[in-house]
Amino acid sequence: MEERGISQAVIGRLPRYYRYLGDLKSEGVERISSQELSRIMNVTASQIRQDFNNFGGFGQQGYGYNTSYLYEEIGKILGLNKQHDMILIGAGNLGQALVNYMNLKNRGFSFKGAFDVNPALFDKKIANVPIYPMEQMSRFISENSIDIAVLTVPKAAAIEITQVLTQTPIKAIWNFAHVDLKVPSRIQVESVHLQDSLMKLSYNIRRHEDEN
Amino acid sequence: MEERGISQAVIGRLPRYYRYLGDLKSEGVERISSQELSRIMNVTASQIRQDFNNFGGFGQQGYGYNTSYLYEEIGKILGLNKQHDMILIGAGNLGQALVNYMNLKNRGFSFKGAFDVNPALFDKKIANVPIYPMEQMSRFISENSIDIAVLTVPKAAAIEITQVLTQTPIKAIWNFAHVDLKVPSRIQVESVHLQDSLMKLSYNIRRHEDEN
DNA sequence: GGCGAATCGATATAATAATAGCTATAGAAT
DNA sequence: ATTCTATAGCTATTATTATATCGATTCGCC
Repeated sequence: MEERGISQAVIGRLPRYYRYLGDLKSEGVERISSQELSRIMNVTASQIRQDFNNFGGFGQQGYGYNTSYLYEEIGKILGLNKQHDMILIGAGNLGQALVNYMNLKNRGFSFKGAFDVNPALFDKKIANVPIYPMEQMSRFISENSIDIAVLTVPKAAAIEITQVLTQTPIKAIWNFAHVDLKVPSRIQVESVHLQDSLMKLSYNIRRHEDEN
Repeated sequence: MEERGISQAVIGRLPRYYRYLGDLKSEGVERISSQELSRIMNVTASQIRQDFNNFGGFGQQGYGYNTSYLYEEIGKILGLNKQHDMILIGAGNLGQALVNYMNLKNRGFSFKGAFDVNPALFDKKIANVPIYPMEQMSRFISENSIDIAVLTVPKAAAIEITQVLTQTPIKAIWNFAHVDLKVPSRIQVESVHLQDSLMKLSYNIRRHEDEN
């Protein structure tokens, strides 16, 4: 499995493939051709074959792809066969929603603790996840081998906390703050900029209206 | 302002420019060159100039860009000078978080109502936004000139509700369900696939670990 | 077992996007 | 007023990404 120089464009499509293959699998579909998949997903068959080929051939000429096998292999590429322990930083509305959402749905990803500055929260739990004072965060990460920090705090706090996180063995930050984080290259960052997303939608609304 | 054939790659960068320009503006920076902005944002100056040029020239040779003016113009391109009335569909954890979040931060986007199938919610409010039975959704959209429907329901419900939405004068769907929606081209869709985002993060963690 | 249809993987081509380079212009300095 | 520097806008080039084509291989059928 050779993985040098695979573009983020390809990576960005893998979860979608994974989702469709999961659906096909649960529908009992055992094999699928790039052409058939292209029809379902509304992309070109060429792109599908080339995307998969980036990671080595998962199919067979004349046959297609085995749905289960392909599903599992993409899962491995995405690191979904490994357990990811997470903490929530910022136990506000959005943070609480994420804990509820993830601990329900995703077996591989699980929240081990939440952290906040508000003392009123310290005795409470979110979906069985305890809330601790922010000061205990660094030690908790080290002692519990936390991989991913989920940042749902305001912009200014996000920048400060990221500074602290870079001193810990955290591997990645899933960032919901409306800011670009600066981190050393050993820490992976994936940002969900909700406002940016909504602005794109707003653009497309205006654009469509102006066309007519 | 000529806007045919502008790629989504460019559109996707506009909110980020907007964010940085807003920051510069509040720092009191009155003018900015593409070179200086490129340094701050960590992109090439060429790309910045070409991105802005897609919408007509906003700068002046020898001077640069006027921060406020550029900020306003990008805001207009993104349709942020217009009011957007929204409804929430699915008043669960994530939905409630979004209502709280948006009604706090974004003046131009405001929730006018929420809809759910759970009767226990019908008397309650989320940040002053009333919750109604799902059956009243279509009529509410028409009567209140709602532009955007924010979908925070499970996958199966999302598909069904989208069918209903296509019969209404809704302009756009901000979709948080883990599914690709099929809509007529007059309806804009922007999806926030949280699971996909987390999978990309997971990929990059594994990738980084395997490199060493 | 052999033949034809199906289909991948690989390569070639085309399309798109990003970057670099050039020219004209504005402002500052003197 | 003149010259110099900075800088946008535009054009050319390069790099990246997506698509089409083709040869090799497998399966299903007779």
